[in-house]
Amino acid sequence: MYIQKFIRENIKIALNKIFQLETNNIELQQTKKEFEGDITLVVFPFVKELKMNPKEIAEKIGDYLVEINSIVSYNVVSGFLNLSVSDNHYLDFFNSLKDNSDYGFSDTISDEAVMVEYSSPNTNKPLHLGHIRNNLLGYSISEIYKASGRKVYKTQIINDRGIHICKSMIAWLDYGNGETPASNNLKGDKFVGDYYIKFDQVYKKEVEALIKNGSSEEDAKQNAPILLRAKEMLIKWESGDKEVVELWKKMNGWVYEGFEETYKNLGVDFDSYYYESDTYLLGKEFISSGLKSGVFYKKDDGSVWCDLTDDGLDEKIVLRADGTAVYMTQDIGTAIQRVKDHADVNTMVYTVGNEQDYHFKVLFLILKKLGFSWSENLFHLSYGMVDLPSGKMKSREGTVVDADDLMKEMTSTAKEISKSLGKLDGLSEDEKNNVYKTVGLGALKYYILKVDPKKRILFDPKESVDFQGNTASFIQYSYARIQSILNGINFDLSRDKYDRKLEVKEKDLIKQIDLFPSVISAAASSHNPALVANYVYDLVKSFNSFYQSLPILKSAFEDKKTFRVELSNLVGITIKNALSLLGIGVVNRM
RNA sequence: GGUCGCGUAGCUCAGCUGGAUAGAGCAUCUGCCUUCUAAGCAGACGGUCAAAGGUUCGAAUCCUUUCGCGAUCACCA
Repeated sequence: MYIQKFIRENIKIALNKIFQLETNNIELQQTKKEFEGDITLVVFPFVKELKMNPKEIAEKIGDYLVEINSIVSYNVVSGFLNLSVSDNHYLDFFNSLKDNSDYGFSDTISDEAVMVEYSSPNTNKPLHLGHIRNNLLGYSISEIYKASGRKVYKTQIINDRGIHICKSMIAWLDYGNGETPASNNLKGDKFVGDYYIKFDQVYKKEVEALIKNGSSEEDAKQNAPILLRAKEMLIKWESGDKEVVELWKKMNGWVYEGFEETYKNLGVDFDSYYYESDTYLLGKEFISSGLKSGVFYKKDDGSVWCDLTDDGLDEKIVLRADGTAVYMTQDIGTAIQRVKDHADVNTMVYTVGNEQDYHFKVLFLILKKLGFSWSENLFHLSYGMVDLPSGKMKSREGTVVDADDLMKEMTSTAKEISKSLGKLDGLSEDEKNNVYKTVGLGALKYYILKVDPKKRILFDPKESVDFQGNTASFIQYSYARIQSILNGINFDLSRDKYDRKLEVKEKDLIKQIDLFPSVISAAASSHNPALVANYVYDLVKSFNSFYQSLPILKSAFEDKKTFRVELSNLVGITIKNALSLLGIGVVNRM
């Protein structure tokens, strides 16, 4: 059993037996270095209730714990009870999991599944740095949920309808000359994105020309011929015009192929896809049933609204006067559709930028008003923007950092550094390339995931991403070193050599390992992968410090060698598993 | 203007449901490669936790106000 958990439960029993106190409010922390002990109980919270002085309470609990033999000794400093855990206890814990390569991952899986939505791109622009943050967060929180024992479905919503799609189609018809991504040797999303840009250029020229000929600016913007044609095309699309729909399918197909390639490179995947073009009709159905049940009301012009003023929010439109769907309509439909498709889903997580905080607040509230039981378990995994030193990313100004380019750049940076260090000599080209990619992408992923999602990130592409300090490559490097310890030493596995004193750094390591499962559940419940990232970094720091202080591995302390090698192995397992929750791989050599 | 989020070392960030003298990395400086990985280790320097009040045994953390930055307040998605 986990050490902290064990202590906590015994303290609970002690409180009950000695003071007849029932409480779950037991605060444990690592004992600070300045004091003697391993784990500290803060007794202040009990003082008020028991009306005794802290010291007395602490001593009684301490005496009890020593008696039952899990604690060797204790000391009390003001309201803090510092407990020294017995070596045997550490060793029991260590032995119970030292060979468990799934350490940290829950071995039971709950019946209640969680659906995580992420990515959700527009189909007219390639993925950029902002999507990378989104993808990494969504993927990572999915893995963390799995590790905490939940079944997970990864999904996305694809924004495949609307005027913006028609813009690239028009531009392709006018200027495409029948070219395809294949004929141009371009990724499909880039290819289509270029036509979206082309549209904008032509549109701007037309607007200028109209203004020269005497139109007002507003008129010109509304009536540029190419825009009128796009609008016309949208109407045709909505009425199911065969030719338009064919073209729409063809161009979207190109884009999806391009996206798929990017996802594959990034290492993220999906179990299902939802398309707005499929779900907005279901949304409309529920608008009309909600209208009957009084959740919504109709204004004179025919538009449908939801009054949320009693909940401190505004009135929100859910259907246009002309009866067409808005964003909210689609999202209502999509949510309902998802639960219909997956009976075991009772939790949904939406990975979407924080500029949509209000939207999701409203969405969740409306779903609650519509009476869906699962509406209680909806979470918006909201994250801050990724800013560049030059300011906001703006596609028009060309300040967008393209996802594919960035990944390539990271890989080649890793390659340069590796080459200059010369550590990969002797590996095949394939093996080397694998290392470059794992390290380069790892650096990118870790850099983004280690910060609290709700904070904005300032990303400087010029300085690129560091490979020193609190970075993935530092962690991966330590993992690789562990592998070389394991390969370099023939150790025997006999178990009878543990009867001795554990040293401080060994205990620190075991204590850190002990925390892993609770870090996972904390990360899952707070939807924050950064907890895992910072945890594994701390673990690695402890390990490096331990490792560095070991001439021992090679030395005459034969009885300690086995244990230390095994401990290194367990640290390696923990690092690998923690990194896998972040979508970051490891290599055996770097 | 209303609402929401953020503000911690020169820079980038940790700090779990309030707990002991607020922690890391980068940068700067000092040591450590004849010992299986120096992408490393050990140390020094660096703080009015934006500001002020409040709650209590105890506040970076909770409450109020102020300031700064950002987002959002569309029959766009």
